[in-house]
Amino acid sequence: MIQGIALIDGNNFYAACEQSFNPSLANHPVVVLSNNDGCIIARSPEARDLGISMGQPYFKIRHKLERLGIIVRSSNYSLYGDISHRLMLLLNEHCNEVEIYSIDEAFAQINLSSTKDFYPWARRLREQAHQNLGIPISIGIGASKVQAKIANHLAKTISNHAGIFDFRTTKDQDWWLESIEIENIWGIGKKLSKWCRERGITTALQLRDMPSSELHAKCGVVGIRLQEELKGNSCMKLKVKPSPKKETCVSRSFSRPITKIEELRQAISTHLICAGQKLRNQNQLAGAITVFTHTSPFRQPFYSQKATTQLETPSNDTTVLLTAARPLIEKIFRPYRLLIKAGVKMHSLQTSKYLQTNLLNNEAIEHLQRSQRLMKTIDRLNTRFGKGTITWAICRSKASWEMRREQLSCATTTRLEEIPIVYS
DNA sequence: TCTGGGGTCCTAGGACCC
DNA sequence: TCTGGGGTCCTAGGACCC
Repeated sequence: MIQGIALIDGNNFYAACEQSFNPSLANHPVVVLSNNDGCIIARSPEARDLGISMGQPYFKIRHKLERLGIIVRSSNYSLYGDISHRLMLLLNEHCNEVEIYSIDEAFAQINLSSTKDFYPWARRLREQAHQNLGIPISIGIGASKVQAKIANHLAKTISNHAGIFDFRTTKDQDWWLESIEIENIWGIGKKLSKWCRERGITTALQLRDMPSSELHAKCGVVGIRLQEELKGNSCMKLKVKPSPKKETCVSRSFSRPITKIEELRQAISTHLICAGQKLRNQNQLAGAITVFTHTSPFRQPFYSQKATTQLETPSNDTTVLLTAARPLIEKIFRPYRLLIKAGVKMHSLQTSKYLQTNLLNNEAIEHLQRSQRLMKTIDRLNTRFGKGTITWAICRSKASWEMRREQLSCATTTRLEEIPIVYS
């Protein structure tokens, strides 16, 4: 049995999703904006070739985009999530084990019995993704996750490799490692790459061969693991079964700064309602809630405040969450502050499968069961008829601070009313 | 005017215990 | 001058990821 670890991802995933479901965008420069139409988070190769880089604030380059005829889209996570799900199903058919790492990325264990050559397998998978989903993917293969990541990077950057790179079988691994800049290594961020460069470590090869004691002193076991993985000694296991979340957060920037407590109340309540549904989908209860808000970090004076409360009994009942959070909102609010963002964080999460009811009396148990039925019904109605069909009175009016999504594409694959109609 | 959102892991340090 | 030793648990903060 010949084994390898693959890192498979969608190229420029969000932009590719937009292009896949709107043929008129094919081969056109497209960019996708973050929530609130804040900054660029994805761009098609055509947009990249026009000099548009990631992370740029939209308001700063709006005119440039218009001038260059670049098509702009607000992020449409229901569309991307659905296409991601289909991609992962395809990977499951082609791989022995799959770890979903992010919306557009997965690690996979590949075991082939008959051949050392993984390229035919990878080419087939690429073709299928393109044919079934219209999404270009890149495949990197290595003996460890870090090697697979590096191989994936090479698959994208070496033009004659057609999106596939097998690091295990390549001749002269050292030569390829030397071509990888320190910043492009998975696990080396801004701080660590600066630290490395100050010591003359500028490539993946140098990182692999530097004294491990030095690395350990700086970044502990994380650094040692990274170095071992670079050598091809796999020490990061594939996480096939997703582990339960330790915390869940819902937050949004406002489309304009807010200063009134009623607005903050409505915003935080909206996020809590969303968080409650998330918890129920995850079969989890929250033991504690934190609410937070802050002003723009780009403006002085900066104001930021948070407040936390423990729940008497862990819960995922939206009414309980709203009641518990209400006094916290008063605590974090200050008048005359231009608040640009607010959110909620649910922590001390635990499974809802074994809700401890033995300490409660009959009346309390009955109340609990009633509220669970109510939540289930609300979730079902909202899933079937659209988000917000049933909600709490505090969200009844459309808020003027709701996030901007001015260039939103349709929910092509997830809402019946928005399925494209093709005339022949 | 305008700058995203949601996570994980690890470590250091404090509180507390015997 | 001089003040034990060893452990657990929790939290905050740093660093990283997409």
